[in-house]
Amino acid sequence: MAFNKKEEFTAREQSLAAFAKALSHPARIAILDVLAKKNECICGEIVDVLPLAQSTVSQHLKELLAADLIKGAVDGPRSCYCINWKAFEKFSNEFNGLFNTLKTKNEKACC
Amino acid sequence: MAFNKKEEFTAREQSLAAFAKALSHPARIAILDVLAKKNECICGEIVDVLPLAQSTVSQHLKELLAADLIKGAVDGPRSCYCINWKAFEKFSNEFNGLFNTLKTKNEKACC
DNA sequence: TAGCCTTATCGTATATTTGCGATATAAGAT
DNA sequence: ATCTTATATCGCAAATATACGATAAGGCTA
Repeated sequence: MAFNKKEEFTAREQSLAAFAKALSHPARIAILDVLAKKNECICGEIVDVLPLAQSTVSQHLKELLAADLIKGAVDGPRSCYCINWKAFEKFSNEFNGLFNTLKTKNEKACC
Repeated sequence: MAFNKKEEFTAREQSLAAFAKALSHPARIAILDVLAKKNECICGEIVDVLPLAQSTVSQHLKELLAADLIKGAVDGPRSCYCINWKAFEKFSNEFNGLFNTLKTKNEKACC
């Protein structure tokens, strides 16, 4: 790609796409599952559960952080993560909005 | 990546991630919007609306097809696309399931 | 202080995605 | 038959993403 065209789309389109992108890898889905299951923040327990190296998991966590889907805090020698519920709810509502718009608009498929 | 590790995750994780991936580009969100807005199948009208070359749009359409989110049919000299409502609903429900699981499980954020 | 544990970051290799122009393909129009 | 129009595909370039090992950084523990 000669240049990145993503900026030429609307803010809403970019925002939805960014959220989807954060969820677009099974490892990141799995991480969110783990964080939801354990009712407290976790750190390297995630590494034990996933079939990935520690550095790779760290990178996935970084991406989820960047997408604002999780929050992180340093707890002594280890790091503690949890789901950013507020941001997550905002995003999931936005997503449901997309789904509903698409669904209610056109129920009679044409092809 | 020395090798692709995606297969080592559960089918559900892979399925959700694949759906998210299909939605992870603003152009593909925009395409779905266009298809929903027009109450009939469209083809190159999408090219007129998007800030991308024809060949690039064709590629995005191909990916949406591969993800089963849209259906395509040849209509004389042109192609006709529309949203695959059945598959879309299945996916969006699956996604809502994920959201709800994550949301109801843990409302008290820890960090 | 020295060693240990946990996590983040760096460097690197490879795979995938994004994007475009050029070219093929296929059907209708002249 | 040829031309036009609409799409798909090919080939290529550049950007991102994925993954890992090695290393750094930061805080306990002895």
